[in-house]
Amino acid sequence: MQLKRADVVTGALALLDADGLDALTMRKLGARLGVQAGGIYWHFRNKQAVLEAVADRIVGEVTATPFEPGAWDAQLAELAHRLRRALLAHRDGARVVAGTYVLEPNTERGAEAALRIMTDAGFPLDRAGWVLFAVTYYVLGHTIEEQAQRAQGDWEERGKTLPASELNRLMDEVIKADPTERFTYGLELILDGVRLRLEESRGRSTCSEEK
Amino acid sequence: MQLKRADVVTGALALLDADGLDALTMRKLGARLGVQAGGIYWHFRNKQAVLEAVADRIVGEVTATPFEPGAWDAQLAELAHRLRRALLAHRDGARVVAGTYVLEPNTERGAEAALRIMTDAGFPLDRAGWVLFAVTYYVLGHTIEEQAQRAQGDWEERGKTLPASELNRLMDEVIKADPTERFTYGLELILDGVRLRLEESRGRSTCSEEK
DNA sequence: ACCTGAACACCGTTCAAGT
DNA sequence: ACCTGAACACCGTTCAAGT
Repeated sequence: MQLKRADVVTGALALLDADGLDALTMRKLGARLGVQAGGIYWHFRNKQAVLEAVADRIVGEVTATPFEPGAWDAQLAELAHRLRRALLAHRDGARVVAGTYVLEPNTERGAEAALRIMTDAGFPLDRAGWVLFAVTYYVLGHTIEEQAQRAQGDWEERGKTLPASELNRLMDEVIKADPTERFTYGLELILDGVRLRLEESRGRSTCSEEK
Repeated sequence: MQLKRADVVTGALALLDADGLDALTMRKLGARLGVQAGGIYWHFRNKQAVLEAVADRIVGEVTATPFEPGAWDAQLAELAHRLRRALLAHRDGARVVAGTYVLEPNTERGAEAALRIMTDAGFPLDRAGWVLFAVTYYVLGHTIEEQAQRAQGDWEERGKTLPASELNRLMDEVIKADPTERFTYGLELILDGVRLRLEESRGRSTCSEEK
């Protein structure tokens, strides 16, 4: 059976889940695929290209199931939550996606879906792009942090040697908090801003006067 | 003259600015410092520790000059802009800081400054922490993107082979837009959300009725 | 067309030994 | 205390040569 591009991606994803991004080498990937490391270069230009394909596979989950029709802000929130879950589904998923400037098909599909949501709601295309960027950065940053388990261990270690400062107490609380709740809080901050601007552009006051 | 920790950080930062993060190796750093690569390990546990110290040096600019007294939202915006400028001041600055979970002194100072701004404004400590996380993620994500010049070149190349889609036109506009303006737009989205929550917690309506 | 085998030019890290 | 010299166990990538 001949090696196909899709097989390489599947193998790389399995290796990623098993050992993490730092242990994902072309040599180990070759071994898993029953091939010399050099052989992979017939299918992919270089390691970066493999990682881009892996990133696109991960992001593909976001558009795998269709979106329920509904209000634009609910849809945008759903999109953000899907992206976070897709990243969390694979070890170091957020780092892989953040590290590759993805122009692959699945990522394009996701971006276009998000833009349609915004423009359908009456947002001008360029502002919709800026909103999409802001939301994406937030999701990536938050999820990278969630997957960096170092955080917890390091902080606990440090907390013992440090004086009981305000920052210290806060970090304890932030780490103990439910990550999904924390994620949703920040996402809602952004969505509030978008709602405000959308209402302004519709020529309404920021007071909700309708009933 | 003996090698000090601070010299290693200065050398690493110079190497970073000259050649970028990917070319920053312990061997090249040693050469620049007039020392064998192994010698660095007497001062730092490993390469990661060097990068953490570099990250803290970069972030130190944020608290280098005192904050003007003023409204909390203006101060928080100032903090975010300072962080972005500090990251942009060095090649791959955002990637370095994002890649190191920093618990170094300058970063702690910055975090505590930000928390004080929020709690002085009447925000509960735990929510202040969540807001700070959200803002930090946004700044890091946006600035990583700004520093990935790949974006521009790659997209222009791709744009020629792709059909003239809506996404295509948008990306052109987003790339051409002033980065500072784009950054400020997303930041204001978040700040709007924070303002809303602060007003609610003060028991006022979202309508500004004073005046 | 697709992959092997072997090489090239590197890495980070360790550690005896020097001073 | 501070650093050298040399080694160890790796890397990503290339490319003639095989099938």
